[in-house]
Amino acid sequence: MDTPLRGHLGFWLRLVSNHVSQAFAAKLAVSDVGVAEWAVLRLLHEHGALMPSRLAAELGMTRGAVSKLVERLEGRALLSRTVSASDRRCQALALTPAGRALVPELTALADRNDAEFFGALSTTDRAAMERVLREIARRHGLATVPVT
Amino acid sequence: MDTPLRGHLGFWLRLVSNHVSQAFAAKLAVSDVGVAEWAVLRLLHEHGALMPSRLAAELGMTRGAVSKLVERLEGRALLSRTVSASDRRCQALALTPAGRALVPELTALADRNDAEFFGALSTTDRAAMERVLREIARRHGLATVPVT
DNA sequence: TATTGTTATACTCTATAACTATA
DNA sequence: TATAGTTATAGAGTATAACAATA
Repeated sequence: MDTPLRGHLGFWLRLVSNHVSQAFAAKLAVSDVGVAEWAVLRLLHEHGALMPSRLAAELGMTRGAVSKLVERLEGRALLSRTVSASDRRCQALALTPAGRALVPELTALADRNDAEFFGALSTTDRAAMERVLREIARRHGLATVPVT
Repeated sequence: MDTPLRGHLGFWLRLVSNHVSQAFAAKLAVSDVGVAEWAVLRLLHEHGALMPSRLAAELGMTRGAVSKLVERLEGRALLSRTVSASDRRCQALALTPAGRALVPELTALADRNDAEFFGALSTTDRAAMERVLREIARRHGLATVPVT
């Protein structure tokens, strides 16, 4: 038994996933946004407001890494921080109007990227793929948003 | 229309692929081997002998990056270099006996990693997944071995 | 004493591009 | 002048761990 490189399903998964991700990263880069930054903006859009520590948990990153991410996004006025009145160690992060305006544009890029790679698949194949991937994610308890 | 983060197939692909790759990298790390190094060893196993520039093309890396990779593998006596007699700029890289002995062990790790994540799938699902991924790779001309 | 967020440092990986040797 | 391989430098991205402020 000598499984070649291309005999592993993991090989094909990584090959395709890397290219899909790189293509998406290239689209985001036009707007000077990184993948991790996209995830932050999108999470704030979906959750309303979050603490940095909560973001770190969602993203599977350290608080230190999130701190820099947030600093940059605040510098671009895409999100704002509000120190909690009840516990002044905590912050509430929320999208600014500029951030709220940007998210749909970035979401459109994600839609376009998905269409570019998966649009030619049959509805059946696309559904089967999503079902299988969700099943693996559930079985292995994969919960954090991938940002690499 | 507002596609959520988890509404993109690319999200699930990256989520699963990242975890599969990280799990494999962790297995390789026990033998102090990186993913890129694994790819080099495996390519030499499959092709017999290759020039560094050919490896760079296969891996989608620069010659400089490959140079360091090869230097490290040579330092561990897993591969050897032979300068070509006809053109002394060129080298032939080949596995040493130690390298040849290591490859099956690493291949077993790859087999085990695949089984860990995809073993529970039905034969049909596994085949469909591989077919779809190969189809996307072919359609987009994806040829280099992913090492990240 | 525990927790939130920040910061200083270091590490890994890779690209860019200048360099040597050979053709 | 062109090519194979090497090396010096720099950059991106993130972790580790010490730190300040607050509870």
